[in-house]
Amino acid sequence: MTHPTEIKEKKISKDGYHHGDLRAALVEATRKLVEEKGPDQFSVADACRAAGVSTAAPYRHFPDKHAMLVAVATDGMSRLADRAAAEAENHKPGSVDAIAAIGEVYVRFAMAEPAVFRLMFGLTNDHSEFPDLMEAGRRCFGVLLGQMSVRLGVPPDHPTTRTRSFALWTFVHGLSFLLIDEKAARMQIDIDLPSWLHENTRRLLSD
Amino acid sequence: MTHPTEIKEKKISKDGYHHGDLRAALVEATRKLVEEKGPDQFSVADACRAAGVSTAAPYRHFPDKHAMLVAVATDGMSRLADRAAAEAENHKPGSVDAIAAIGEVYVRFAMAEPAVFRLMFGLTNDHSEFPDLMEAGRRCFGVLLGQMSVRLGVPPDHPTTRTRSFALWTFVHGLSFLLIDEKAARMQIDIDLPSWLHENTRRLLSD
DNA sequence: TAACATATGTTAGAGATGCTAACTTTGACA
DNA sequence: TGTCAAAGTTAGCATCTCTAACATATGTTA
Repeated sequence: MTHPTEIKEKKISKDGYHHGDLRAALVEATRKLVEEKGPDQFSVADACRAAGVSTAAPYRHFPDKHAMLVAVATDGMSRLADRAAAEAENHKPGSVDAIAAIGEVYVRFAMAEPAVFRLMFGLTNDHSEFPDLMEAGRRCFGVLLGQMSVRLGVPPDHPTTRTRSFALWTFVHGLSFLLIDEKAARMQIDIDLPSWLHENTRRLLSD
Repeated sequence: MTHPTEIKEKKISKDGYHHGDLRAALVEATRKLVEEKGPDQFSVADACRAAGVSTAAPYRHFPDKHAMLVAVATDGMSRLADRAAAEAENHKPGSVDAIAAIGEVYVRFAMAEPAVFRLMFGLTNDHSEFPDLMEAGRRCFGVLLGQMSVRLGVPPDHPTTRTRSFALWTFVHGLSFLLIDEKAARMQIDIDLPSWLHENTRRLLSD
């Protein structure tokens, strides 16, 4: 998953001593459980029960519980980057439409998988130990940088490109959290997501 | 073996068996520990050790661990509301300055107490059992609504006031999280907080 | 094909945790 | 002064993370 080229062909022997692909099964179980009960309520033991293995089995594949959560976060970040890049293809490069659409992908991901989204950003520890997660994050931001670069007519790594892109990220990031935490509903905010996003994207892109 | 002939030294009026104000001491210990080690690493047992009581003592004051964290979150939200309201007094009502300044209070709170800030928004979605936290949250948003109401010339509870205010909240909320999660630094974003906030506040307030 | 090496399972258990039950101490007040 | 409720205590259960020692499957090599 993290290194597709390393995946080897493995026989799936369902009823044997060995599982077949326990690592993938555990990541999937973790993802489901985290989404069902929240990151805080997740336990390795639950994931083991879901995968039908003993509670010691995961430690053949992950150093600890945290690494299991990081795997889920990394997978989520990678999928988000893919979707953002794909969505950008559907719009005029550098347009408000394109940038707003990328933002909408971001927000919709958060709403569809709130717990995974929280993991993607809420795992407070030092992520430098998890280069795959960092790389996926960079790929995400890179999609936005590319659009902004076209719009401003300066290179993607130019400070201005980064700063202006960061404002957009900031906006959709905050919106995502306020929506999944139900602050919008609780404060009686009623918005139509696409048009509201477009409107504020336009404002943030103005001079 | 445990008889009252034990050492009974100075202290306040109530010492020895009874603590005096254990609830407040536990909230303070919880706040410190959460800030030191992160909300995930916090344990009731740690708080007990910090307060010098047995591990069963907290349950005379809180139904469970979660309630201890909610108490810290509520206190934080209340302090944030106070600061925002105080800051608003220093600026022309409804001005970009006023609204940007309130936003800066928000972001600086997040940077000063990142773990408490995370608790304030990251705890369970079902806050209906915690009316104090909800009330403090409403008071926070109310400060912004008041400014926006003056600016737009419509009542604070008008849908337009709420929606336009929500955009500002969204922005500072996202900025807070990206800063405390060190995404800005990692993506090589270098901003001067006051001017950058002012700049984007102005954009979000434009037509 | 037999034997070994390695990867990947297992069981058993240590140590920590959240929380409850039952008991003890303290201070307030009739 | 005697009683009671509040707020401590100890003891202990169920559960969790993670480790150690052991067991089995798989693949390589003689």
